[in-house]
Amino acid sequence: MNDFSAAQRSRVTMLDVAEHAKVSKASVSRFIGEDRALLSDAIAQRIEQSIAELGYRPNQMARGLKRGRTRLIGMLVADIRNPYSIAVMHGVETACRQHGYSLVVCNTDRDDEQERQHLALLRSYNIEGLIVNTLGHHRDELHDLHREMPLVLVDRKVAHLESDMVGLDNPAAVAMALAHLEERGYRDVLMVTEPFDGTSSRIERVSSFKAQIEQHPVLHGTSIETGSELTAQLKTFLDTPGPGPKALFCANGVAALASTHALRELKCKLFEDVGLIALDDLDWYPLVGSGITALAQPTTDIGASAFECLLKRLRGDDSAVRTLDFSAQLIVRGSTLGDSR
Amino acid sequence: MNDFSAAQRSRVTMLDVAEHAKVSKASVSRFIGEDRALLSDAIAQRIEQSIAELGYRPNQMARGLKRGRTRLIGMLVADIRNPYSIAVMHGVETACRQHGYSLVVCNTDRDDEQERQHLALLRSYNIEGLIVNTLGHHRDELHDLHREMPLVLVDRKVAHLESDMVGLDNPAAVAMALAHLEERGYRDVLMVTEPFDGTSSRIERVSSFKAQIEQHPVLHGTSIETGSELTAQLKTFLDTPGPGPKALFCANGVAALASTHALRELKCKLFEDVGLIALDDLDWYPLVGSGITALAQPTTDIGASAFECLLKRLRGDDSAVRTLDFSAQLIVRGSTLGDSR
DNA sequence: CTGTTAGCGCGTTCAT
DNA sequence: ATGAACGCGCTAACAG
Repeated sequence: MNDFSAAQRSRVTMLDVAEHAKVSKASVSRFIGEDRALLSDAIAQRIEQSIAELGYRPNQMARGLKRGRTRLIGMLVADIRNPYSIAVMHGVETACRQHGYSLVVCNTDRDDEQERQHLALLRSYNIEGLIVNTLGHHRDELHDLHREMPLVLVDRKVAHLESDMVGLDNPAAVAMALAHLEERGYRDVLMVTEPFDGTSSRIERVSSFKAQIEQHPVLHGTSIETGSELTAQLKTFLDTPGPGPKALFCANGVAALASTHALRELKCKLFEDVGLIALDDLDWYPLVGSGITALAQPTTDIGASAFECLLKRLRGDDSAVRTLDFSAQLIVRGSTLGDSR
Repeated sequence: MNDFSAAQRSRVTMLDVAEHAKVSKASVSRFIGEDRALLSDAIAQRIEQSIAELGYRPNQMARGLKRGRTRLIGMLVADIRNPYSIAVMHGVETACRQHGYSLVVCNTDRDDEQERQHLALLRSYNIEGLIVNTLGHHRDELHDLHREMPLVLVDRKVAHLESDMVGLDNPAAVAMALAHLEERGYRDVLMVTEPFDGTSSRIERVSSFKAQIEQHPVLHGTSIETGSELTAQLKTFLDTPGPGPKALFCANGVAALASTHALRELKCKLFEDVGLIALDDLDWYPLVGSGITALAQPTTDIGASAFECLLKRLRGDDSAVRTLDFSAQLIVRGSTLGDSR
């Protein structure tokens, strides 16, 4: 009854339709594909009828094999549990579907070996394009793949890989954050970032921070990484006298989560003892303390743009590689009331 | 240079390897597949060498076409931005990879039409099995699909669909929640759930709640749905005198988010004015007010089990359909300090 | 407009 | 133990 292990699933094929409609396979193929216009109404109708009656569905595997076009896009994600990645992925998937593509998502769990396996896998399924949101080690494999198909980097650069990129305008986002903090009267800013593992956006944010702090004479700035020492480091920061009111600047949602945790451990009053502004805008930001001020990323647009980059290349666009930088949007909440409190 | 639009990507094929190793395609095929044992060491080595030199990767499309086995599992997700779905999906994906399968994820955004499209799509790609975490309307299509391949339902039942199911033991979870609330001195419980859209787990939780409240003479219980009226309804609940201390019981993470939002709008002190226990355990629960008490679901296990159900069926298991109910785990935080406060 | 033919890359009988 | 030949389901020439 239930023998799914049998290799041959007996599905209705193009030949079945052709015979049922008393036409050739070619005609059915034409009906399925782009050249339906070439068919006489009489035949077209017979085919349509047969397809409906038999419940025929073209086999994409076979189509892909023949045409070299699978309508499949691959996406390599470093951490599928990161809300940012999910949001971007959602944008990508929506754009894909709108253009008749499907998305194969591969989560690497930040593991290089898994990245390698997934790359091989995606290749073996003849995907037409690749969206990369991982560290992009395995330079060679990526290069090889990039010879065969278009590739776009999301939220990170990969050295020596000439491809389109889409992400956030990090210097501008940092500038927005610092301007806001300064305006609200904060003077001593600590940037909290996840550890440097090579993620370019992380590096960009911290280096922008350091560079811009130099330009803001009234601001004092330092930076630390999340980890087991975080609570202790925050304590040091809070206990050390500085030039004025203190605030944290979390470089992404994960850092914001960790920092808030640590502040609670230190029994800080959120956010009277210390201000906080965080990149990304997660749904729980409004719920913590007096609410966390955010720099929201336009994740849907970022995802959609990533796909559109691929699509352009697939359609033959051969122009120079582009970098798309989106702007963050400031959403003020209670965590940066500062002086005006 | 960059002509990705060309249909034929010139990849190295089995024939290339065969010629390079001066053997027949059949031998290469045997080397790739299960019957490597049938090859002489000499030939096996020549083939291995050639494969490495040429960087050959078997084409999964072609393999799937021939054998009817694509090593692809499909997963239909109602809402990819729901943390529960993500967590389960992560469990599924991990299990898939461990067994050489890949996962094609289709997000329906709670839209029936998208569910239909995705079903057709997955079918056209010859997936071997399907994991369903949507409303499962389109009964007919699901039935058709279920004739062709094994299918497992996650966190929801679908009427008249005889298939394996894996999810939470909802009555037991509700019992844990009520026992905990009673023990902590709460007497007036309001269950908050997302609107009834047919999701069976939602219905189960509420009906279990109502049934069990009857058995707890000391507890008073009512239930409401999230929506634009939520804040007003909560206010009514809080303002109406009851048999004793009040607490909310949120049926999942989304309801917890909405409820906490509403409580803040009402200027409630979290959680002195009202207790709160929520199903699911999201990473921000500890950060809100005094921390939200949770009933965590073993999402990784649920995902892995879902895949293993499929695998068993794929391997020919023809026994009666099973229902796997996992147990929730109580994680006590500040939101249910109750009397002991 | 329509049918015939020849593969796409691979697995699987058959022989040998 | 190995190779030749056929076909999976479909598209793309080429004829007619």
